Amino acid sequence: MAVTIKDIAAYAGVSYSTVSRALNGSGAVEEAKKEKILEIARSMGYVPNQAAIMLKKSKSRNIGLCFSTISKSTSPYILHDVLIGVYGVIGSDYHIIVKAMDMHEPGTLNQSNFAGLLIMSQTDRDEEFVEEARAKGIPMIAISRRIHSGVPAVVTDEKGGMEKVMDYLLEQGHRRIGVIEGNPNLEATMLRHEGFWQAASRWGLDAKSIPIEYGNYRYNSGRLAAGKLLDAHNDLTAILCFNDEMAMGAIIATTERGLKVPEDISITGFDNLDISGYADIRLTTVERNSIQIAAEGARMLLAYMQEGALPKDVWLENRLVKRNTVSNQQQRVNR
Amino acid sequence: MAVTIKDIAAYAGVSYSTVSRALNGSGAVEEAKKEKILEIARSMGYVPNQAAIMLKKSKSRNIGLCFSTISKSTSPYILHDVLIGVYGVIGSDYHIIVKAMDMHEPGTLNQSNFAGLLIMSQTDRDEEFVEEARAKGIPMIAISRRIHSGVPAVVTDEKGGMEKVMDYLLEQGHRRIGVIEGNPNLEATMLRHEGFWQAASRWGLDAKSIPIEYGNYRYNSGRLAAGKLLDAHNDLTAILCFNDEMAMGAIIATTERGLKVPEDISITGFDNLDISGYADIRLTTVERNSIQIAAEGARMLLAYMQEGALPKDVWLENRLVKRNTVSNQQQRVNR
DNA sequence: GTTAATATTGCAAAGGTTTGCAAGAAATAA
DNA sequence: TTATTTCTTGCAAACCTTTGCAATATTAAC
Repeated sequence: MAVTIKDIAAYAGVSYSTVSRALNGSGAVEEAKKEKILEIARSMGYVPNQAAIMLKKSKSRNIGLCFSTISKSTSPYILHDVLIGVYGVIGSDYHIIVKAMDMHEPGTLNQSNFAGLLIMSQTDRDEEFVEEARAKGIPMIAISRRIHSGVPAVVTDEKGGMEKVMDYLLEQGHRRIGVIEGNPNLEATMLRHEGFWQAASRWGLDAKSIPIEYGNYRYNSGRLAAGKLLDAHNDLTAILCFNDEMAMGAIIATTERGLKVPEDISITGFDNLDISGYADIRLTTVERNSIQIAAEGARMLLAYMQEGALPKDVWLENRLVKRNTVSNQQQRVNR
Repeated sequence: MAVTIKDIAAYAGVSYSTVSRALNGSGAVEEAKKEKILEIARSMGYVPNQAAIMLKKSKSRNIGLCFSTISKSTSPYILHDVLIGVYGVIGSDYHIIVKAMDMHEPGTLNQSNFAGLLIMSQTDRDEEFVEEARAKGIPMIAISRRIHSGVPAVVTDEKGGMEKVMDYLLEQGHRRIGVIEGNPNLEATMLRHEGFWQAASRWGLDAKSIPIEYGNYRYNSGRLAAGKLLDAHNDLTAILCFNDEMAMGAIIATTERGLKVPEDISITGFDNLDISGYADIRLTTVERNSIQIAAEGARMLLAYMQEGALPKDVWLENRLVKRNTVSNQQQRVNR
């Protein structure tokens, strides 16, 4: 049905090996003949059979972009940004296969299927998958968190970022600060926890004086958690949220109670989703550029696949983005 | 390197054809032997070489999920929902390759590479891609809009949906309604335009009395457009937006100007993103369930690929979701 | 026990490509 | 002209499966 190099060879009156060499410039082919073959291939609408190439070279042109899950518990923003970042680097050299690790059937991973994997892991349940990939020798890069000692990673300074934003709140005079953390078992949560706690203890805050609620990093959970905090502690002047989505929820919970942001309650986030900077309530947050992280990971993977040398971890700073959801306590009386 | 059926055959003392038959239950194999072969395969960690299977069967296990673009102009919400919908149906039977049609290199499409395509087209620039796929005989389903007479589609009642929400505004007594449309060249925009216009003329509204601004379906454009509308027409009581994202922007633009939603200005959306129902400002909108659309499309594609019969178009209703961003004009004086 | 029918198995080809090897052609050197 | 080197080219094997066909083993029927 489809045009093969044999068809081209027959038409051009050469052997198919010559066609193959002409097509991908591997061996030497007489210039004129090469031109002619390329022209014929084009006019016949030849498309290389990827399956055959993969079989022969035992190399695929697929890159797996692996998320812990595709369900509602992954943030649409992050997913989108990661795709943008990866695409920007990979272009059309490879196909990008979006995989949900929680749906993986153990034992079905194959080197001939994936030239490399980009792992966007959120949970330790992904370990089995990662282990399988490692056993099969598939090049892997972890983006967003370290997952395994042998897997190069792009990591951002979660701890330092959170420290910066907590410091900022404290510098602005806030002392009664509520915290909305994310899923406690995630590494990102633990690092961010360490970060805010480090700042807090440096400023001499007492653990008991910091009320903490837990969300799941999604909008609605932030709204509920903020509600609980505000209802239980009417002396709070600020709420530090472990990500932007929950911070958005917290803003709503605050205004729902007739309180103003930032006049009555200051709120901070983490991620700097683009939507966080749009509204009139422009979130003070920590920039964690998912596009950049993903792009960096893709670059590393490409290098890894092509040169074979294990890339070194990449460490990205997180920048504090000061906007208008944090008030200065020195300049006003307590509520 | 990797384990092949020959290795299994050698170990089990049978021919590799027998192993093949045992493995995928095609021919008859003595029960005891079959068990043994499966056991050996498992213990040796056998993974079928997809490339070889694809080559032999000239059938791939990849489904292309094709967006017009992956850049910032695709909505993260929709992208996410579509992925969820497709995954729910496809599971792990196929790999899902996310493709950006604007990055496609013409002539590189191949039946052996894609078992089928799900087309989420937003612009006519995708036509070249679709035409190539059609010429190559790759099964395709269009989701979200009709793209080609020969391509079965899952379409929702854009026009009817917009008619419903415009009707609702008019029933509530609004007569000075501003409109924020999306990119004028998109089919969805035209259909939605027809819908609101049909309702408007049925109620005897004059074209000149309806100010229209154009956004690009993203948040920020809605904010800007609403700003223009409000600044230029201080008698507006409602703004009808062509999607939820722009409606969110419009809400912000409204509150930025010290106006309240819905007391001063009513606002409606289209899409019913899950985030639209979370805040205290819960958007009145039209439900357009992307998860459902994508799932339906995936089901059709599967049927198409397996049975070969061209599926019929699927038509989904769009439901008006009344929430709290529309006020009743009869109950209050004009602003 | 013989024949016929059926169940099980192996052989070999095929699918489209790449590539080592050897042969042939052309160019250079003597 | 002949010997040597360098380009070009074709042959054939290999990558791993699936599957039609023929061969063999097993069972059933008489």
